[in-house]
Amino acid sequence: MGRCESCIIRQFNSLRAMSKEELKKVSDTKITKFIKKGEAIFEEGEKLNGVYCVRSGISKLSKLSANGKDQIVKLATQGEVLGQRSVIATETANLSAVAVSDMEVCFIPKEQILNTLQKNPNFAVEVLRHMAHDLKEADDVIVNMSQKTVKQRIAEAFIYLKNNFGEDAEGFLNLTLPREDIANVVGTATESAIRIISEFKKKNLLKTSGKRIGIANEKGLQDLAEGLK
Amino acid sequence: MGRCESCIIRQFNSLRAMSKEELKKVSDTKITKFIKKGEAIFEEGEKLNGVYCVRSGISKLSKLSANGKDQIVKLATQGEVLGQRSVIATETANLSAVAVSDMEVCFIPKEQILNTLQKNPNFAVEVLRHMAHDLKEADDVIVNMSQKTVKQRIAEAFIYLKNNFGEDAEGFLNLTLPREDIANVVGTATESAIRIISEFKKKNLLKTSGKRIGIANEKGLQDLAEGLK
DNA sequence: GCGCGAACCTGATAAATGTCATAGTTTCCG
DNA sequence: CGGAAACTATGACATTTATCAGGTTCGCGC
Repeated sequence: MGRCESCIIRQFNSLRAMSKEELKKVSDTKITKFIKKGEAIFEEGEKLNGVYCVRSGISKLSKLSANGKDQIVKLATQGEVLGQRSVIATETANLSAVAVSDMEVCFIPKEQILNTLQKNPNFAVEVLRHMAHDLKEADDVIVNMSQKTVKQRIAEAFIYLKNNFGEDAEGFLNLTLPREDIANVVGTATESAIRIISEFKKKNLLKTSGKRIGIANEKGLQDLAEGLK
Repeated sequence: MGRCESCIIRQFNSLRAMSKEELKKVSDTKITKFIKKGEAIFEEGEKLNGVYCVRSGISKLSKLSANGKDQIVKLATQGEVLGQRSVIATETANLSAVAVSDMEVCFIPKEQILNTLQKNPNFAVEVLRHMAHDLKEADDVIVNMSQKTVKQRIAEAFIYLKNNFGEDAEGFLNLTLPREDIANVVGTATESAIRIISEFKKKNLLKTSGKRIGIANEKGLQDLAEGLK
């Protein structure tokens, strides 16, 4: 079994969800693509002919707002599937997927997905379960966005980055996003993000070394994110 | 298969295709519950034993934030299903469901739902499709919340209320939410919502009569919501 | 190393929004 | 009817955040 299949399986968390035959088919039709940092996998409004499994690297999923700013809705990493929502709902892509690091993805045609959904209830239920989880996360983001201050959201973002992408031996985040991207994750102006990050450095909540950013005081950040001050 | 299940299935198949008579027939079930305005159907954190179909009335789905404010994530009306996300993901409820008008709902045990999902691929795919759509809407809300001003979001909210719940012969909204609920939909302070609604009245974008609110200039509101000023 | 563009940083200021206080209005119920 | 409770309204002020306008530093190709 290739990595592409394990990607699907990991995502949907069920070895039994797809039959051997189905997996074979996926394996036969897969196409591997390399995407350079900064390049798009697909753009908002595009019609998708399939989904993309992330084999390596990280992608930002974002949407352009009327005022010309990108809002980053999600960061996807190894093992996640991009475009499934649009394929399932048979709608054009609602978000753009752009690589924030060099990536390797594999493509699975939508016919394959839709076909398996129809024929394999276990697979459908696993996908459904996964989407239900995504929906909960989205609801949580809505609450955070509307009820927390920018400072709280930035603190939260760094904790998210640590938990999801990890840190190196020296305690710096594996994924260092430019300030502009951080601003777009929390939905604020780049200057505001920079100002708050500087403030966090002064308060020894964060540390930097060149471009790298690390968490210096996780509990402090956590308390701040939760409004305990 | 009982009437309740077909209610669910039809709901996902084609909301628009359902006539009022169909809806009534479909939600005509033995396990009916009446909920008075202000009462909760379920609360955040509660373990759900099934889902609730809305037979009549309107419910707000909201989540309490750390600072003690409710964020209303969605308003659900006749024909919609509450609690499906939690039941499918087998998690406790992420949101509270509270009636904003007197309601009648029918209850369907989770075993029936999970069972049907396993046995009926079409049902699973339809539920999946519906959830994919909800997820898109949630992403859109995230972008709106973080990129639009309070004024824009309030303008948008009134257009949403008109489109989803309609207006009476005199042009007043069928669903008149208290200012506090409106504030909680757009994620702002009640006073701010009141101030902006007053401003809209002065600009003849909205009209009021007693407690009722109506849209006086839809295009004006729409332009404002989209930032065209 | 040099230069140049991109990223980062900072200050001044304006605009948006929240908070607190207080008063007017409507609704509801006995 | 009358009065309490809930809702609506508005002013004054504090705080947060955006915007504009300049700087500085960093990384990288030459």
